[in-house]
Formats: sequence, structure tokens, C-alpha cells
Amino acid sequence: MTAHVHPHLTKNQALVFGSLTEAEGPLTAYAILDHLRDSGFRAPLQVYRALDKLVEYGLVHRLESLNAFVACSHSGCASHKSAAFAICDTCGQVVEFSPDEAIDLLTNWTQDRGFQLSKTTIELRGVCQKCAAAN
Amino acid sequence: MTAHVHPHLTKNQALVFGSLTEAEGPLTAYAILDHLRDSGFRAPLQVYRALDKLVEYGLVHRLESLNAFVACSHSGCASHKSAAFAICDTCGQVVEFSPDEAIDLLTNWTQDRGFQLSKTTIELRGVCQKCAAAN
DNA sequence: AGTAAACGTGTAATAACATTACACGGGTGC
DNA sequence: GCACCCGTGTAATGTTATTACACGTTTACT
Repeated sequence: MTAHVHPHLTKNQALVFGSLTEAEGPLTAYAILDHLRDSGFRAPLQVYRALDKLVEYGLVHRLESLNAFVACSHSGCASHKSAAFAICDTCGQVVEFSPDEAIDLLTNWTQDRGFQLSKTTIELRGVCQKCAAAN
Repeated sequence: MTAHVHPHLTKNQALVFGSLTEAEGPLTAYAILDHLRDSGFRAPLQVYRALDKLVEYGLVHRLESLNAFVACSHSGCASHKSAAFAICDTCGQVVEFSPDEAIDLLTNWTQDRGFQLSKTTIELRGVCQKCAAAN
């Protein structure tokens, strides 16, 4: 982080980022590859390379529990220290939020133990209000 | 959850659980398979089936960011509401802890939004004190 | 005892996710 | 010019997880 707010995106990075921003929810690398076949993508590596950079720039997050990727909700806004995700197992929708207090508590835990934290993963799985209401 | 504290383990489940408790740190399903070849294991599915049950019983946790599994530190003790993991990227050691306050905050967030939480994943990646000291 | 249901097991094949290795091309700066 | 860095293209391979099918054991009900 401490990244450029508007890093220059290469052609492939822009295509991958476009796929993710157009999508309603998270996409796997191979789903992105399929979307971009018409744009000339041929191999998984083209997607993974772009994703690596986009994640590094903070424009995209990886969802570990899904092996998938989402565009950051706060693009252009580097205000949050770290992100958490509520993932609906019924409709696949993902809500990104910034539980700063909870993250502070976790960060304190690590500092108390001399653990040098580099990445925090918080993912909440369940059923969103809309899907729960729909039974 | 609300599981038996001492569920009966089948032969395969006991073998897989044994591999994980003997191991220093997390193991992938295929690493477990390799360990158990001499005990007659032949296919990944034998491992995955046992792991599914062990996770269901609360005896084993899956580490999403590692695609690996660890024996629960609190085996036989169902006291914690949910677990978090500090994972050292240098030595691979995993420390399990129960950040109840942080989890309460996250749970409140979901309740405020009518999100029915079923699973919480909290994984902290970084470098443990020992490895940091060793440079 | 007979038998159906539930569960565990064994095996093979395949699907899904991710990386390594190698070659090439376009810029930048000496 | 040429060395260096970065992005790209392609193929092959490695790693993680699931589906499908067959069979055996236990449980529980009649």
C-alpha cells in the first residue's frame, strides 16, 4: 500500500479491472479469463499477472474463502486501514466494510506478541437480509 | 457446532486427526494423504471426507488463506465462540486465539444488517516474534 | 431374521485453481 | 548501441478439490 491513488494500468490490467467492476459480485480468475477471451486473453497467467498488480495497487481484493476476486468498493479512496467482507452464500453478493475497531483489537493482539502483521483477512459467510427474507 | 465434545471418530477420521495433531503446523490435504499412504490411503477423497467431519466436529480448522488444515488448539474444550489465526509466513507456525471482543463487533455489524452469520474467518499473516528476531 | 436407510469406504476420473519456464517486445537511461 | 526493467504470449505443469459409481457395515424398525 501507500500506493498511488491512480496507478497507470496496462492494457491487460485495465481489461481485468473492467471485468471485475462490471461484474455484480466476485469472479474467479478463470471466469475472468473466459470473459476476456474475445479481448484476446488466452492463458490463466495473463489474468493472474494482472490480478497481482491490481491487488498490490489496492484496486482489487482477493477473497480467500472463495478463491475469487472483487473490485474494491472504495476505489480511489485509500481511507480504510483494512477491509472485511460479508459474503452471502445464497446470492453470492459481497459487501465490503471497514471494521476499524475490530481491526484495532486484532492489531493490538499482534503487537502485544511481537507479531509483525502484513495482511489481515476477515471474511464473514452467511445469508444476506434479502435472501433470508425470501426464504 | 453445539457438537459432541468427544464424537466417535472412524478409522479414517482418527488417522487424519492423528496426522494433524502430530504435525507442528498446518498440513494440506495432499500432505496428509502422503503421510497416510502407509496406512492404506490411496485417494484425496479419503482425506477430504475425514476433514469435512473433523471440521464439522470442531476438532480441525481450515485455514482459507493457506488451503490447509490445523488441529484445534482447544480440543475437548468448546469454550471459544470462534477462532482467529496468526500465521507466520517465515516458519509456518500458526497460533490460534479467540478475539471475542473483535468477533462481537463483527457479529453486531452483521446483526444490524440482518445478515445471518454462519462462519467467521479471521486470518492474520505476518512474521512471528521469533522469526523477526532471527532476521 | 429380514430389510431399508444412513453412513462410511474404495477407486477412478475429472474439474478448478495456480505456478513455473522460456521467449519476445517496448521503453528508459547510460 | 546496449543493458536493464517491465509487460506480454504461450505451453506445460503443479496443486487443490469434486463428481460419479460401487460396495460394505451398522442401525433400527418390523
